[in-house]
Amino acid sequence: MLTIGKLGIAAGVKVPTIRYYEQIGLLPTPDRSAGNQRLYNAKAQHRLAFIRHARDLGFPLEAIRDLLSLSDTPEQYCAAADVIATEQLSAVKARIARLTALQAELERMITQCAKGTIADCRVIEVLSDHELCGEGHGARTATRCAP
Amino acid sequence: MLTIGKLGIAAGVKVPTIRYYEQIGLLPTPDRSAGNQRLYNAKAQHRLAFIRHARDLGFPLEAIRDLLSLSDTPEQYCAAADVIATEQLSAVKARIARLTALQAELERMITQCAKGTIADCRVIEVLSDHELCGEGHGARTATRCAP
DNA sequence: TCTTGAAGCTATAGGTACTAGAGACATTAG
DNA sequence: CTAATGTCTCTAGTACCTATAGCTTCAAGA
Ligand SMILES: [Zn+2]
Ligand SMILES: [Zn+2]
Ligand SMILES: [Zn+2]
Ligand SMILES: [Zn+2]
Repeated sequence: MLTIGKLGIAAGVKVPTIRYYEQIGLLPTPDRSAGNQRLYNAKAQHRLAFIRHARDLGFPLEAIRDLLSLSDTPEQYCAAADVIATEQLSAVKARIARLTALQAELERMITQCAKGTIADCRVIEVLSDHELCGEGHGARTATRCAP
Repeated sequence: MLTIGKLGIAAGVKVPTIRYYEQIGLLPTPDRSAGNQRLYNAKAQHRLAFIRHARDLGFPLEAIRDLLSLSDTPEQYCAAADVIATEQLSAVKARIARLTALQAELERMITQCAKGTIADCRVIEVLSDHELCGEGHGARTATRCAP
């Protein structure tokens, strides 16, 4: 049986985070020592490691909640788990696409700056007027004002 | 002079967001009509468009605050603005790198799944044990438990 | 002119995933 | 035994909004 601090070290999770996971019901309420301190068994350690790993892979806590309940029913088909992972992959891909567009815009504005005064700074200029952007990132509507 | 709704449409920003920006001091307090409704001039519209565009490029609000105050002093050197943009570029690059690693891991675990039961699902298996991952994403500490 | 519906007002609370701090109790090493 | 560290509960804060409730104001049609 581990105290919360040891468990945190073992799983690479900070102590308040463990208590938070317990609070939101992601970890079951553990046994307590005579002095009211939390004591964790190997099962809890596995569960926390699972959560931690899924968080490292970017899964949101709600998805992790679903994955955990799936992993508690090993005889079921795994399609639901694969759906969650596939959705996460889509989300990651979408974020990469968006960030790559942003990267291009940022690089362009930075390299075009002549390093003079604010009045001539290409960074400020482009931020003031999306028309100066390449077609990369999606401003949901026009940010250009009437001249 | 525009009401808040028209301004929101013109700049592509939702009405509560405009009020929020005012609340945190990113937009100045506008004039009010006789009936206490906010009225915006072209200057405010430009400022909001600037904020919106910078948000679209992923700048955090604090960085935008700095960029706005820089753009109000056009005779200064633009080095500070370029630093902010360069930092943002670095942040974007770092996120892309991390997400790309996650993408690889997710793709691997999904394609390796045999579409059977949870007990054999590669997705659940890999989440349970970071050792099954490629060296891609960084788990900050071991998530593997003693057997 | 009256009415109705949309738009605006304030204030508060919620969402995500934690993190930090205060003040009190428990455990452990020397 | 004492001092240092660990743990307890509770609250509040981070970033960036979004949603709701209950009210007032405005613009247009009958
Ligand atoms: Zn510049
Ligand atoms: Zn743009
Ligand atoms: Zn599977
Ligand atoms: Zn891993």
